Amino acid sequence: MLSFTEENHLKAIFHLSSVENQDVSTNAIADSLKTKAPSVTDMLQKLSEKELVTYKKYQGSFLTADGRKTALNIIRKHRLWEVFLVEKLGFNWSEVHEIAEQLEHIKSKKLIDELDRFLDYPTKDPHGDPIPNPAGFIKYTHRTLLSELVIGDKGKFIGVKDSSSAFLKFLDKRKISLGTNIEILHIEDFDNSIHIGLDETNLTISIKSANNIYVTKI
Amino acid sequence: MLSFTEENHLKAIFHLSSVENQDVSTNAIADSLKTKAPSVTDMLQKLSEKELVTYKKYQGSFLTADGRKTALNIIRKHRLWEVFLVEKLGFNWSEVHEIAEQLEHIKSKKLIDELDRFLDYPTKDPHGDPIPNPAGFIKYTHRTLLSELVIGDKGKFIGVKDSSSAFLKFLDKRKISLGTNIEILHIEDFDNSIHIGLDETNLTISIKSANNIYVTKI
DNA sequence: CATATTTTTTAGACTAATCTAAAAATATTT
DNA sequence: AAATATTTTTAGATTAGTCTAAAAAATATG
Repeated sequence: MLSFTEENHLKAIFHLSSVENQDVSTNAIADSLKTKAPSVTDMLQKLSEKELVTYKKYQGSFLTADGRKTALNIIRKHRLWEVFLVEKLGFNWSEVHEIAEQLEHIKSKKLIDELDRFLDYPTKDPHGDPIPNPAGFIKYTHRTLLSELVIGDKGKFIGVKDSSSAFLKFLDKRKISLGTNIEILHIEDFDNSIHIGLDETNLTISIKSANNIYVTKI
Repeated sequence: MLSFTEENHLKAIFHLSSVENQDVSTNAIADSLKTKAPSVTDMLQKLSEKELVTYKKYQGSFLTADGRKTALNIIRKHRLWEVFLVEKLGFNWSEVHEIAEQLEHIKSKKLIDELDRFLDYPTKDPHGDPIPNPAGFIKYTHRTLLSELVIGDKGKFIGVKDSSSAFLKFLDKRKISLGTNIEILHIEDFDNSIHIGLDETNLTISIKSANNIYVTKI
């Protein structure tokens, strides 16, 4: 039985290593978990002992097959609870992360299987992220950053990179939600801000925002 | 912010003191939480420091108004989650306690308020126990133990005293569920076992079982 | 009511998770 | 490639929660 802390480390390593598919540094984990490097070193030694991560001193760490499966199960729980909170309890997508951070640690296979059924086997969480299946398989869909499109391109908004509450509220205010169609109308030379067309309105967003928005080209 | 352990102690004191409305002994708490007396002593000193319990050495402990409200809030969460598990996820009443023991510690007022609404403001959990309201008010309904009825009495099954999984399964097997009408047909002299009539069948149960069944006389 | 039993607390140790400070290893830069 | 900077680990301390063994207090008993 893993502690919350152990589970959080596995999750952090999973997320960090999925960006670049290689060893994750101790400091990166510490930053991501808002803890300090020595705490992470201790935990890596422990998780390595349990054969959930590979770890060589000063070389960073990586999930074993077992560790990866465990991490994906936690992520599965997190995302299913997020769907529950939004779909059934009426939460806004900007409010669910913190609560799901707690709920993801509840231990009961049956609970999650039944929740999955109750939610009718969703494949995406409220931020557009894929939900791993019970076996730990995760299906990624091809995505492009809005910032990579050029003038005239059209895309459908399918997810966010950084799902911080502030950014989600920013999107709410501009009536941009999953499924919204976005067309690149113009890109400003001097600050790279992007003039976009939505279904009903046009507006301008910064390059930083565009870097957080995933679309599929249509 | 209270730890799980602190919350569990408050809950244990609440349950133990609600039997006899007086100070709860250190050993009683230790037994109930499957821990040892010295651990409880430490915790009582800590909770006393936080003014959640009154505690005098060797004199046992009791909840303060604050402690009682906190305990009732945890019990509220526990029971609402139990309703969710049974009503929405299709769990049997004998399976929900352990999972609710985990879920009751999730911290989010809004989560519980929305869950309450989603469940349509239930007043009883799946075992017939009352659900405290958000203010920490709990409405007890008058109950009689089945073992206190005499021959000819009729009662409606409204709750269990000991809601252990084994006893709940015992009731399932005999098709006794909340709302079932029970009539006392005969009481055996030599072992006090009770012959009862249900809507469709008759059967005999031990005095020990009858001591775990709450009814309202009808 | 003095003695025996039980209950409770204290003392002291252990584990898990955390931290700071210092040492060691690795990486970068001139 | 030597010096410098950064990263990571080790060492050692702290807090929360747990335990066993022993001491102290309260309760029960003959």
